[in-house]
Amino acid sequence: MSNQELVVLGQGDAAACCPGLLTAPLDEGQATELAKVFKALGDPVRLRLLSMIASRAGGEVCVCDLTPAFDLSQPTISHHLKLLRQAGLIDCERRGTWVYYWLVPEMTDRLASVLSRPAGEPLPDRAATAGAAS
Amino acid sequence: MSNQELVVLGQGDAAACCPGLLTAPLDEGQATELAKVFKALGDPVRLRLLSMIASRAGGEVCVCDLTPAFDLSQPTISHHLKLLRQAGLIDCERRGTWVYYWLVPEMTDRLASVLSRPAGEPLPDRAATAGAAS
DNA sequence: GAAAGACATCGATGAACATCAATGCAAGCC
DNA sequence: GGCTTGCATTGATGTTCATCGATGTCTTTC
Repeated sequence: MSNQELVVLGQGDAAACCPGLLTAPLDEGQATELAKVFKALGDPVRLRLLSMIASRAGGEVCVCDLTPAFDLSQPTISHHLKLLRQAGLIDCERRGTWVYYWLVPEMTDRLASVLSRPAGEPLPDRAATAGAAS
Repeated sequence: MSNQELVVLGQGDAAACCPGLLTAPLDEGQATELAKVFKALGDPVRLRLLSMIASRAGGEVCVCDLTPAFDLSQPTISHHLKLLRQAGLIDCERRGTWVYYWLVPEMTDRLASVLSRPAGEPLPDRAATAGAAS
């Protein structure tokens, strides 16, 4: 049930392959893989689902707790959960009657690091002019 | 030319409003605003554009340097740049014949922090079972 | 094993999106 | 003024996506 995720995590060389969006131009392959994950985040329903799953105390959530929180049909929620899972952002397991989802923190960690810039960036003094451009 | 960006940055209370995706459930409004930015990142061409702009030494790039790097028409590149700008990820200015784009680091910083979890998270010991769920 | 509940998958549909050719607009040059 | 170059906008088109109802699969219970 959990074997159709993206390989973006890279299983070992994850940190080595992509030092970040902001330091060096992405090649086409990296961009394609990353875009799939960001696209999964590019929907308000999926963002809320991910947020509900990630912030859950026990670390996992039953689908039966997620579905009623939205004004959407059960198949639609199921569809969004599938996309999040295919993006490698969450994973799930069936236990008896219910299916439980949890966050894959390695993926969100990776995204966060990809969006981070190396601490003391020069930052070409744009702050003075950016806001004032009428 | 730079006054149609999203208001996600919040102009002061940015850090205060959204402690992160992963700590508390997003409300609908927050999710909608955030999703717009992530959606802008959900395309390989836009990711490469952003990466090329962000990693540029001088801090800004002429459109004339971006367009030839892709196998796409000039209007298409212009369209993608517009979406990135509307998401608040980049900004631009015309100087004479050319238009220059630069990164808005506050936005990528914000995304990175939204995806980060508070250092010492419990992390319900999933590592042992996640990979083995056939 | 029949019935019921929880989720996933399928097929259809309307909306959103990526792309392009054509055109518009601004700036520099003759 | 007219011409050229750099970039944005417009309108059209094929594709992808979000959503739903119907249906299938798995599990528990009787």
